Amino acid sequence: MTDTRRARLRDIATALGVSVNTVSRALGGKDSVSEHTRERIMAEAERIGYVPNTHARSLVLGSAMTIGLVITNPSNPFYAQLINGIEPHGRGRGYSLLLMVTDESVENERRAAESLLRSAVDGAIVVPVQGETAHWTRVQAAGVPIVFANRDVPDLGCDFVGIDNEHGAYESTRHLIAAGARRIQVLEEDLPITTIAGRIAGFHRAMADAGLPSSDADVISVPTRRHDSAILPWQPAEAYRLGRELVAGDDRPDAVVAGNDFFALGLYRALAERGLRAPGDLAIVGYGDHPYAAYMDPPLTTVHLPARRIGEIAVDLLLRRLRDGADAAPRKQRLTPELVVRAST
Amino acid sequence: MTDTRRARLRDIATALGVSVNTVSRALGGKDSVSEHTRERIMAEAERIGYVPNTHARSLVLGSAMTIGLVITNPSNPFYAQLINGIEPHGRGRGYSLLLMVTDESVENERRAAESLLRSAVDGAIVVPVQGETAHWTRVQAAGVPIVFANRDVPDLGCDFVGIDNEHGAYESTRHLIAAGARRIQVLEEDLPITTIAGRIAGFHRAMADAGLPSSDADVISVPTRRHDSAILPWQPAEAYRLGRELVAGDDRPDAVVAGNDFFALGLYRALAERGLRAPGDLAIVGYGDHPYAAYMDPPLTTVHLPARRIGEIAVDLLLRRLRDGADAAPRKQRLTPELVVRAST
DNA sequence: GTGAAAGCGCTAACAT
DNA sequence: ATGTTAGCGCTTTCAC
Repeated sequence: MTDTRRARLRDIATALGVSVNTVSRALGGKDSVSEHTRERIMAEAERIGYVPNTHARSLVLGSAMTIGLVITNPSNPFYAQLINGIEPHGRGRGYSLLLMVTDESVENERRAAESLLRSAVDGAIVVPVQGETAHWTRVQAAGVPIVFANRDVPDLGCDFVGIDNEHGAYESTRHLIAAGARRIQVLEEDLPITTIAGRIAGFHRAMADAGLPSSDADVISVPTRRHDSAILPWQPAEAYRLGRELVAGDDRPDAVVAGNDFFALGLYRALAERGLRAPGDLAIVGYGDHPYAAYMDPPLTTVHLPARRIGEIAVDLLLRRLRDGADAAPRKQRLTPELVVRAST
Repeated sequence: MTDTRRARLRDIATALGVSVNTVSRALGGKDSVSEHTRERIMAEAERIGYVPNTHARSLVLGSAMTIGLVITNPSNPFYAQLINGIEPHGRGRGYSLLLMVTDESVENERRAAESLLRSAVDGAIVVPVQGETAHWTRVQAAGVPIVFANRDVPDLGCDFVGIDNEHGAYESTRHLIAAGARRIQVLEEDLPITTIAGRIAGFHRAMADAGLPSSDADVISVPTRRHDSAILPWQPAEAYRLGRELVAGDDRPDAVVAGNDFFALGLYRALAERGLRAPGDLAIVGYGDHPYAAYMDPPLTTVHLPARRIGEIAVDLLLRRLRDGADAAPRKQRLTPELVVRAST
């Protein structure tokens, strides 16, 4: 295989005896080219399979038509769906996607931020690890707009699109209370992020509104053991372990609000092992509405998250920011998730 | 926020009264710079937050240190895991990742191929849609090496890494036969791809080896209704619909080999609705070993796929190809998947 | 050890 | 309608 050198404008120009500039204008659709020349150029470009070089273009134009996407873990179905929202939407508008995975590590995130700068992306959509954000300030200072997705970093004044998690957990809890639950516990990942904080707040508010007591002790932290293996998909395993204790104890709650559907799955198993079953022995609400949730036994009541839509909105926010400049006020958008009632409650 | 212009080599050079060239050499770690100058340059670079511009670099060096990843659907957990294998492995070697989603559409794939060329990636890892491949020939001809992942395009003489699906289905089927099954059916997506062809071949071979009859009629095609919505995650819905018929019919088979774990989930539901249950009424083997498989009720016997490892190998193959050039013989690697026996058989 | 000059592929400004 | 020139930010000769 002869490593044919990439075709350049110059190849077309010399072949046709015109200047590089004319070729550029013809291909760029500028009007100051005669029909005849344009046709010849188009034909030759087609013949030799010419494709413009983004890097050269980017250098001149100051835009690479690329957006960076920084996410924590593509194996989390929510983020996979987020990609599914972002990629086609961005592509439809002419943007390529540079993907970086942080795996909840600030160190990785710092590197990702620098990589964004190296690659001179037009802008970035970021699911921040949270905890340290100096590198994002630097990215912003370099004139690269950031849209935070799912998790916000309020101090930076960036655009944001995510879920109203407080509402989601509030509705879940209210639903459980309406179904007769009095003692409710919450299972959440052990991550210091705004999404979880929101859900916990929603839970407490719903309890308070119903005149029911609730305390920090009702919120159980599920270790996700990231140290085992960098970027495992979510596992029901830890929730199962915790669920066993929770189910075995003397003071089993009436219901559990799980931070995601995987945790709910672990609970199902813990229940089944003792011959128990949702919702009779323990009502369970999930979070995320994973494709399998409707097919669990019993089908899981859970909160549906418009992940795709969030991805699309993130792109829209970013492109709008690119048009409007950094001085326009940041837009914060929080979509309302919907409780899907099935048979586990 | 003042849209601070990006720092360039020149900014450092003028600030320090040296030439751009010297700065470049200092930062590039070349030795023809005095310790003193180097230190001053480093300090200033740090101070103004200098980050080199990949596009300029790529133009002169001929490499953007970027690899393209073309996949069909990140919501398929197998591909999500593939990303999890590729991204950190590539990043560790200094490569950025440009992601393109084709959603099983040849048209999208053609565009992705062109985009790869525009972006002048060093190479690409591709899960091909299969069916039309002229655009890949063009990419290859432009000197961009391709590694096919999971699905091969044998004619192109590219490197390949995937699964020995024939073996996976063979073992599944053999396992079912050993457990007493005589009439076995296969459920597969309605896609004309090599992975499915491999599994079907493995099934037939296992049946033949056991002296059992099997025909095309035993392979049921599950429509995935991609037209409904572009890039939905996999759904158990269709398999459930088909499963209902399969379970209701007079001649229910003894066992089913499902093409993926989602189909198995749909079957579970179809069974449960009639008060039936695996494995007693119908033995079921899944494919993929999704994180939830072990937590289904009963836990699903399924074939574990080393998706992460495939991603890492794909990167290795690509980098090796980048070193060795296009003339070295293509390497084809097929990993052996492992049957995980649980309670559904 | 350092600088000046050239050029990667492209587009924009300014001729003609 | 077309060509010439300049320059995007960087690295690589080649002088000194």
